[in-house]
Amino acid sequence: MKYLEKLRNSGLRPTKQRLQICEVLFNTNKTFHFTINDLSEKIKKQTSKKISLATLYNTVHAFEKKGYLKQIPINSGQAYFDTNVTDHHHFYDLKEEKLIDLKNSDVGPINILKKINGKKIKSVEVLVKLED
Amino acid sequence: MKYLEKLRNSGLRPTKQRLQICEVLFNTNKTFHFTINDLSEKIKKQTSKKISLATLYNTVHAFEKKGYLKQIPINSGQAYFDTNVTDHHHFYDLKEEKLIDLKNSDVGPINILKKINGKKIKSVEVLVKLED
DNA sequence: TTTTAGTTTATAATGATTCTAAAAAGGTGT
DNA sequence: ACACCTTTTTAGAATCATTATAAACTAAAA
Ligand SMILES: [Mn+2]
Ligand SMILES: [Mn+2]
Ligand SMILES: [Zn+2]
Ligand SMILES: [Zn+2]
Repeated sequence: MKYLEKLRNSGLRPTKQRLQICEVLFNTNKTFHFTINDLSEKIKKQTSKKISLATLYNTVHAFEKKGYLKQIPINSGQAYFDTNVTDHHHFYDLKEEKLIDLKNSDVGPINILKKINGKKIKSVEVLVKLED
Repeated sequence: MKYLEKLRNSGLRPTKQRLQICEVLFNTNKTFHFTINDLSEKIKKQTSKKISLATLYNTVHAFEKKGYLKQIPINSGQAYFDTNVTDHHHFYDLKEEKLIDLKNSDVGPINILKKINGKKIKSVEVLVKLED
């Protein structure tokens, strides 16, 4: 299997549920943004076996910790996740409540000049809110 | 009173509660970041009269709509608000769960080159996550 | 196969936020 | 001051996303 090895190498047991979730999230050349609820709907469509919500949360968080997913900072009722884990920025369409990727070349380099003692930068993310 | 006129001009009735909230939020030359819970605690300390949680939510949202407050996009359990409504960016200290203002000169100009048909840019916000 | 630790699951619990509907208060006109 | 109307406040309930619980299950190790 395609993801069996990946999971094993990450110290995650390749369970049926995790493999199924990998299929939904990673078996495409396009990356995308999703909420837990989106993921739940996708899985319902693609398979007959249910995966519990708890497992979806557990797995998404496990994948996030391993760096296979990242969460996008946004203020919305739900958490938004991204299968594109490279450094990149986002438009957020306020009406549609949809995220749109920005290429780094669409934003240009960002240089943070201020330093905080004893802290290091983990990420630099730009969110561009869009209205009509 | 200091805020009476401001509220009236905004079409908001200057109630005791709103005036009290204005005191806590705006009667200082420093701006700051807060959650609804932070605000609730501050009010408990500064006065004997309680303001209900519902009123805090209502008022903060009313002030946000009028442009006296803004919400910072972040993924945390609570919503973070900012009394600094000028365009600026933030550090987010993941361990302390605290926001720190960045001056625009600490980030430099950001030019969004991509355009989305029929949409206009409402805000451009940079979030720099900090870890130890 | 037995054992062990990791995983899934239904369900309950939590916590932030929003809703409800009744009481209170502000504003206006008399 | 009073009556009238509208906005606001409030306690409490409801909602909704997320997390915790703890028992059943399963993958991997011994
Ligand atoms: Mn998470
Ligand atoms: Mn809001
Ligand atoms: Zn993205
Ligand atoms: Zn700020």
